[in-house]
Amino acid sequence: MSSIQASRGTRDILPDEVGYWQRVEAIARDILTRAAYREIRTPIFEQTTLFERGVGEATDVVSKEMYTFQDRGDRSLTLRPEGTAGVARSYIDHNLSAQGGVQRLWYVGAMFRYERPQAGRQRQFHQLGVEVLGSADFRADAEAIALATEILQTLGLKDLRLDLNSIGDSSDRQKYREALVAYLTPFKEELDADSQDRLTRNPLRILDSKDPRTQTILDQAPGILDYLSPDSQRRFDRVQQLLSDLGIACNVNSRLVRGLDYYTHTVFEIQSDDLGAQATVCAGGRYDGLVAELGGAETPAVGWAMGLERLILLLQQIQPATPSPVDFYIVSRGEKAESQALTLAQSLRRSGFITELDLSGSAFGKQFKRADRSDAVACLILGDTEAETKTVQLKWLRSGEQTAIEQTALLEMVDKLRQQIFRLRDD
RNA sequence: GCGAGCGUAGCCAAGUGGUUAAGGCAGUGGUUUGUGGUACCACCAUCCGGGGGUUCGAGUCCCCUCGUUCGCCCCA
Repeated sequence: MSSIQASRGTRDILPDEVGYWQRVEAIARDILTRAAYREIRTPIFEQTTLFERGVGEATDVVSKEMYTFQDRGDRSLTLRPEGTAGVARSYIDHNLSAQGGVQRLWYVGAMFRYERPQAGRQRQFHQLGVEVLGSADFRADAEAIALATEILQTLGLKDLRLDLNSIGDSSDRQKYREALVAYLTPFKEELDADSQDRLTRNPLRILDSKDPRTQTILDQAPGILDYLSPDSQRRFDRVQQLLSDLGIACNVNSRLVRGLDYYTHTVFEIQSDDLGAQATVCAGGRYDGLVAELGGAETPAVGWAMGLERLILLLQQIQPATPSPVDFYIVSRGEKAESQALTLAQSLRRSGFITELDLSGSAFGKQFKRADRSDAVACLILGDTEAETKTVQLKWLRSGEQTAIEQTALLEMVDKLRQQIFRLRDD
């Protein structure tokens, strides 16, 4: 095709689909606002080193999926592959900890990863996330998870699984890593190729290998939960208890490890069976080391991110797209009438009515046809006769009932019209 | 980055080497230039994602390329 198309892995969100996005954002905003979380908007690109240090140089995201470029000032910049590092950077940059207490933040926006596109996986995609900075309280973990499930539930999503695990603190993990490597090394030849490679690079990630043989070997492997310090263990127990108190079902999955380096203690993942290979809708956990790693003060933190494309894929399976409603469709003909129609439209819009003005200038018959297709509740008709007398024909499109009314009178009965429209739209 | 499938109009889709590329929905115009939803009529792909090749002849076969889907990897 010679015409220009959207780039690989990017997608237009067209008007017919945008209702899903608005709904997700509205519900999330509402729930998070009531939990006293505040929105933060950080730049789409950051210095490359932020992600190298924050996300981890050895991770796949950083080592092979970043959109990195040199700007004209020869700086190395990167389109953000995730949201947490930028928020943490901003927190340090603006010394938000100086405002005291806990910072509860949320964000929504586009993220970029150079990956092979697939259903539920794009190169530009959108995440909605929360970050709670400055609290080590295990209630912060539970609250964050509860907000995620609340959003998903309010959207009407069911059949989601919450997996929970603790990967302890760095010393727990260090001990566990040694034990795991010690166990797996004798089996090295039997592991899948990727896992063999990870044995030296990132042994914990072998745990979520999908290779059946590797999984069989892992059946007898030591579990991370046996290596948690008493403190870490207590934290994990408390988080589980709090979730259970909130009525949130979860299953402990000791093989759950996350792909980004900054996680500590609590990690979790919410998955759906209705998404194919990209099953994770929401994931996150605690990241007590990140802020210090980026040069800030020691700051405990917890957060998560949701993949909005995946969320909307699920929504589309359970509910039809919502058509955009129209209250009044205005048809007009003749110079005077046409200008009065515009004035009338403006007034009705100020009164809160969704008002579509036919701009085609075509015959009344055509305009009515479009009025009908717009699915408007009522039609307002202005021709030469109405223009002369400052009246308008009000036609209820469902019943066909039509009355003449003065334009000023119409604008004075907005409350009555609102009720009438509300009633008719419900049918 | 690897493996496999697919790609015909805005959407769905027939077409399995041979004259002008079915059909449906949507759209546009008309019957009906002051009254819609029904009905009827007409129009709506010089072209089959793009490029090259085989052939007397290609949407149909081959190669390359782009996009997409599914899986691996990875992740939201």
